[in-house]
Amino acid sequence: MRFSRQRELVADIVSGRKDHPTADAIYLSAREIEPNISLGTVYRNLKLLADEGRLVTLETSDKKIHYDGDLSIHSHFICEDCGKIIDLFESAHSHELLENMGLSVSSEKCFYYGKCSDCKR
Amino acid sequence: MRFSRQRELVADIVSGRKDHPTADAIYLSAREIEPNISLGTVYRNLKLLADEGRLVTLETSDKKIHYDGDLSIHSHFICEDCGKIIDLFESAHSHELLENMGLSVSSEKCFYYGKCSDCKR
DNA sequence: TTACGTGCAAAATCTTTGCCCCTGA
DNA sequence: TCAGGGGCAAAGATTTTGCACGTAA
Repeated sequence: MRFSRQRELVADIVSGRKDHPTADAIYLSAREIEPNISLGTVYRNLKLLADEGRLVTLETSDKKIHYDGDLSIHSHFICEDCGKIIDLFESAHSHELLENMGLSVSSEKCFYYGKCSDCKR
Repeated sequence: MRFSRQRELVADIVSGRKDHPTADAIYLSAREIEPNISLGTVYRNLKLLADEGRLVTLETSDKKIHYDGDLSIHSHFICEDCGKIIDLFESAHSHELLENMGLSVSSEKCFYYGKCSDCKR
């Protein structure tokens, strides 16, 4: 794959953020640096980067795909009130059971839903 | 909420199936019994049933929402080759850790990705 | 040079919604 | 009766794609 300024920009934005932006949010950030970048290019590159394993997609519950540049194995907590996504590094699960069932696991996506401490008040 | 023939049909289809159909698949099934049912009605009722907790939505990776009528706590394995969704009843996770962080958990959705035993051959 | 990438806009998908008629209670 | 529900089609929202031009190698 050839180098492209736009693709690196998209990759940098996703990996530089601690939230879990949608394509549109990434597009808006990208336009601040590269005003002519198009939404199509952002989508194209997000898909390419996901295929290459340079970022992870999160399908939450809101119909939009969120992108996560943190490649470490972690889960997510999604607040049902404010929609905030919180990273959870504490819970890692055993894949042994699945391997014993003949399933080879390459990745996992775990979401927990509920209320965050802010919204509980 | 008033009784409706269409809503019960949608509910029956989802809970009667062991796969995890999309709205469109449910619509096609529904039309075999209720030929005049509309896609809008299917969507409306799926959303109502999800709100009522009579079914669960699965946001996998394919942009379409899948519906699961099995309300027991279980995870899903998604084959990256054939797209098959396999129920995993074996792995239940502890929520204690999250509660200790001030997060109240009301539900979870865990997906494992990899190759199923058929596709490994 | 030239195959890959981009910008732009149109198209494709999936889902929601408005409106008017129908129906369960 | 009459408020909630359905059918239909149009609208929304998000994502993908075709095409002509630009650019990295």
